[in-house]
Amino acid sequence: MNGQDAELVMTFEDGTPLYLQVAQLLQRLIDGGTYPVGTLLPPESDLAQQLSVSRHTIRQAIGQLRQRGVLSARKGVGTRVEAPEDDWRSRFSANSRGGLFDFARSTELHFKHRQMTEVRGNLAADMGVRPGRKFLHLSGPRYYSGDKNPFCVNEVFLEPRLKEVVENIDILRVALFTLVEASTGERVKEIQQEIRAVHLDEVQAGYLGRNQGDLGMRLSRRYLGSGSRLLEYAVQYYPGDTFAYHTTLSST
Amino acid sequence: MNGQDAELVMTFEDGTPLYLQVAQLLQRLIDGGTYPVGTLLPPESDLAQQLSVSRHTIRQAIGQLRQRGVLSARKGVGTRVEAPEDDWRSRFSANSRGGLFDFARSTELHFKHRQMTEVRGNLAADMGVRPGRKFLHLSGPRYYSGDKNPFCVNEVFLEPRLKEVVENIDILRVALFTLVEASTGERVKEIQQEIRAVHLDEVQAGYLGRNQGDLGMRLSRRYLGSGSRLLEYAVQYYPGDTFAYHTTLSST
DNA sequence: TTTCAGTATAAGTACGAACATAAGGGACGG
DNA sequence: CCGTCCCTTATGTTCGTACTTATACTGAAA
Repeated sequence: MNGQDAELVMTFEDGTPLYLQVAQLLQRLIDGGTYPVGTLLPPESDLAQQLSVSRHTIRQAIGQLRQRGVLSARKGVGTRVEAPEDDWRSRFSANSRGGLFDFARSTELHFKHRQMTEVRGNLAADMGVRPGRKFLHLSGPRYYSGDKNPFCVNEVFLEPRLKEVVENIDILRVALFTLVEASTGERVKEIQQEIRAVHLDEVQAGYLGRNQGDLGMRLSRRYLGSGSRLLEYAVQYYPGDTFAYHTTLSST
Repeated sequence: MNGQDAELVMTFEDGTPLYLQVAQLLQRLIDGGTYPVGTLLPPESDLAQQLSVSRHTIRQAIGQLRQRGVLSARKGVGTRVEAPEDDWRSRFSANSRGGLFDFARSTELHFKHRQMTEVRGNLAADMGVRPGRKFLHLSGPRYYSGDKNPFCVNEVFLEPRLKEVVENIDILRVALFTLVEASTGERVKEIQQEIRAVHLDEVQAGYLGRNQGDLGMRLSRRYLGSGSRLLEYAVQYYPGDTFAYHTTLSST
């Protein structure tokens, strides 16, 4: 007879869908320790009753958290808490082995080109914006501080209104999105990252000391603000023979 | 009044859920050119009526194909075909244990080869074990449930003592490490994942419908038990032209 | 003590219905 | 000719209900 969980109340009834509100509530309860990692959530039907929503809505909410890897479900058993809120701000630098992703202090991005571009075709599709939209396009090699040869080639696309953020910057030693956040006051809510294999083009190969057509890895990131608004889009190219992307999934 | 689309009939009523059958049907119709890339699918309500299923089931089916990147939907407009025909664009997102679990359940791994091998050289180094150690080596293609063509080639290395875990299994529909956990009673504490770009060898290319030397992605995972003991090592090869590895880092 | 069958549980699947909301198009007036 | 408003369309959200199936537990039989 667990009569202790009386704090299950939905708050703020704004325009966000109910199932997202439920998902956020569950996330808060998980982070807050009400549902510790490794334990089972109450059954869907119980949650539905306690929150006065339909089981279908609960399932949608749980589906969200399952997609993010926070929950996992098994028929006949229940829904298990797999991970606390994934704290990407720490993982961002933590999943780098050899400091490949340590943007903050150990690398330098040298902007060699900057221009306004209309994005279209594949690029527009990758960015998730309408073809024809204008962006400020910056590009250049990235060095380990003090190194002579770059280990990575960068491309960055910024909204035109953020022009003055990078106006006077030729060498960047911090994560660009922190500057964007500081300038706009808008917080980056989500980063969507994509990794794929590519052939290096002539320019990239030149920077990286490889030959055109050699194996490479392309790592792109979409920085989204509130309302899935694209604030920044960045692409990095690495030589395929030396680069590997490492992640550790621990179950605590 | 388009009275031409009379070929919308569901076949084989086996144990697979209805919404997956619908998803496969839609995929076939897309590949077959009935719904060309770039065009809009008929409205959900029309599809539901034509197939004599509920709109809810149609939405589940469409949801599957949206997850794979085959379809995209916009409110008030419709559902658009995004992927080129006969390109089953594999999108794989897994940044958690639960993600791997769900991934394995919507796919099938067919074991084609199984043998004892002594690992050495690069492989031993990647696995993090002494060269010369013996492992049970299984390999084969992986399919989306119901698909004809594999989207991935798998290799699995297991400790010899876990032989009976896969003894009678030819088609695997769950995450292998859960079987290992169940058999040994030892919980997987950590999964170390590595992604790199490769050229496909002849066998891999054959399975994936590509040519030898084509661009590919290699995704390896080390499943560690307590005390950093290697329980399982798995490698997956994907075609580089259609495969992308996605991660979402959200801050809410 | 072990094994097996039955039962309870909880997620999965599938139906139906209704309303909300975004997009696009067309009518209408300026 | 152009912008505004409204209506239609199609997906999104939310409720309700019922049944299926995998899993675990329990209790009886061997």
